[in-house]
Amino acid sequence: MTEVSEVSMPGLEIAINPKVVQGFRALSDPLRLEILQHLRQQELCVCDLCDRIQVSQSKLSFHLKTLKDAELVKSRQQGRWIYYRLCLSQLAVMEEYLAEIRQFSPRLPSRRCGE
Amino acid sequence: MTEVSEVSMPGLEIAINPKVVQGFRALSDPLRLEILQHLRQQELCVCDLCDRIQVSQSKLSFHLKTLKDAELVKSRQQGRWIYYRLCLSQLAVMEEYLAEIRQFSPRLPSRRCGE
DNA sequence: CTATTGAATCAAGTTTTGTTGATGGATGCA
DNA sequence: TGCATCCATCAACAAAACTTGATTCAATAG
Repeated sequence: MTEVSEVSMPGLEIAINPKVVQGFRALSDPLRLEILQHLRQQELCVCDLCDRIQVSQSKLSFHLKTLKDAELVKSRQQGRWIYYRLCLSQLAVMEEYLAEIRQFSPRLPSRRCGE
Repeated sequence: MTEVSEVSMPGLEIAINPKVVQGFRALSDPLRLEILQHLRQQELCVCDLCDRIQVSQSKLSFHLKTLKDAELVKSRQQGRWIYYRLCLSQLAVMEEYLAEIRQFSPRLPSRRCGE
């Protein structure tokens, strides 16, 4: 699961990390972003989220699984309830990936094609 | 295109911006991330990208369109060539969105369900 | 032990995305 | 003008993601 492919560049090797791809995929749905927004404040169980976001339990479970597989949220069980919370560290990883793309962009003089 | 829905939270209104969703979607593919990585260094035309990433022109155009629609890249024409470059400002917007999710996460005491 | 409740999972169908090869428009060169 | 090149787009197919309702499982309350 730690497989990482590299883009070969002179002096600038960049990893295309599958976990990051999976993370962006998980972030690319309005309902899932809404879930994350609700979890910013506090842990919530599925039935709480069902109430707040107006959506079926089955649908919610599907999207929570997507988020959990991407490690953007974690869960714990307490009695019959499963509480979900943000996983801040993985959110930071995603953020750093974006920062990295911007950061080393040196805006070289345009490449002139075909000469 | 500026439609924005809001998640109602006491004192913490958060926008679910369609452009951000589209951005994350565009970022959720290994080939597209590879394209972005190549563009970090300099503008490139499609034929350059075809050479560097070993992929068909048609496929590349498809993914470039996805990135362009999400405003993660821009393009300009020069003669027969179309040069693509990163759009740093939109990358910054994406990054800030992630920062925002983390930032105001106050880690309140767990909510106790059903009482 | 039985019934109830919270949540995951499954199967079937729908929608969205991605791939491939072919076509066509635009630009510039001879 | 005629031809080659760069690239976008299209149509047809394949694959992945999402939705819905039903079922199952685990935990607890009675």
